[in-house]
Amino acid sequence: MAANCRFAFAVHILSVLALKENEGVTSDMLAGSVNTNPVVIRRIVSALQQAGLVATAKGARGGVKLALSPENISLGAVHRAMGSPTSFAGHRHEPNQCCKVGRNIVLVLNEVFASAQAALDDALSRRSIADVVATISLESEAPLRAKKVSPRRAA
Amino acid sequence: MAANCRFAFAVHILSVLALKENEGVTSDMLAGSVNTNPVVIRRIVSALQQAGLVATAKGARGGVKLALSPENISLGAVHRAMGSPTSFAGHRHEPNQCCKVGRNIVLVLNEVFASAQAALDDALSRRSIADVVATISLESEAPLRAKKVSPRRAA
DNA sequence: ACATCTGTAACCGCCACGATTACATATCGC
DNA sequence: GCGATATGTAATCGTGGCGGTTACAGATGT
Repeated sequence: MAANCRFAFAVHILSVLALKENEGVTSDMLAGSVNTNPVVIRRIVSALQQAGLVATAKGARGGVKLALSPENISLGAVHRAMGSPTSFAGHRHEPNQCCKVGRNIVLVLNEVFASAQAALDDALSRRSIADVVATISLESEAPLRAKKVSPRRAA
Repeated sequence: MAANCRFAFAVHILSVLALKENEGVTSDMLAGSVNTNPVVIRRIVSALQQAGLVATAKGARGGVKLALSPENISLGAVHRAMGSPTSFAGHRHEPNQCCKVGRNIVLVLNEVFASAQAALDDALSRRSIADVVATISLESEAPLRAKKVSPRRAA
């Protein structure tokens, strides 16, 4: 199944920001587009800010802006900023140390997890927010072919 | 963070089976090695069986065996068998359709998710249960360097 | 028959996460 | 300064998924 939708929200947020350059966008506006609560947005924005991807301004006329140009924000960086380091979980209880497999499986799995995670990060890093925005703009002109957007989480 | 540890358990189970060739191993034995409940094992074994990776025999003297040779069981196949198709989750509520980003982000994200997932699958598919078992056997001979196996889920 | 073992359904408890409320803090315009 | 506007965060709630457990039905070898 899945982990969380913070990565999806983050990409959404950054795409909106990329389209509204230099304008401070409030968390209320972003919440309206994402269709969630402003606080959820702020939590994600906070993480993106710590990663140096966005800048925020407090007070009236404040809001959120991109800190980098869209081409320089890779989806890998976004994913890392969301603190979703692992797609896997290991043994909850320590395996039976009397068994040869139990003694060694954890180390082997850690290595497997790490390499798989690196591959995933690589794949994400091959795209930037600019790419995402470009695709969005394209599809926006040629009104979408896929009418019924099938629910992602079918089974 | 993480999803579930079924993949880890599955690799563990298959490794044990690979080391005990042709002997029917019961879910009780496997549960002893993994250190969990036999029913948890059976649930995973059931999925592995549907994927054609293992064969089970009911009744007395029954148990689980590998259906393929360890070299022919890739970790990608194991991962797929566990039904962990996505490391990501999309929007819970439909985004605001009045916003250009909201209208199109889901399709874009689906494509991103799919390619990242494919990369992860590729990475996993580069290894087989035979590789895992070989590593386990190696480390078993030269008693492990890493004394304190640090808890995987530190934070 | 009986013991053994898989296959499931049902339920519990835990934990992570999104959603929400509430409030402190900072900034701009008047 | 004052009030309106926004971020920043703590606290809490509800839900869902998952591992763990019990219980029991069904199959199989001796």
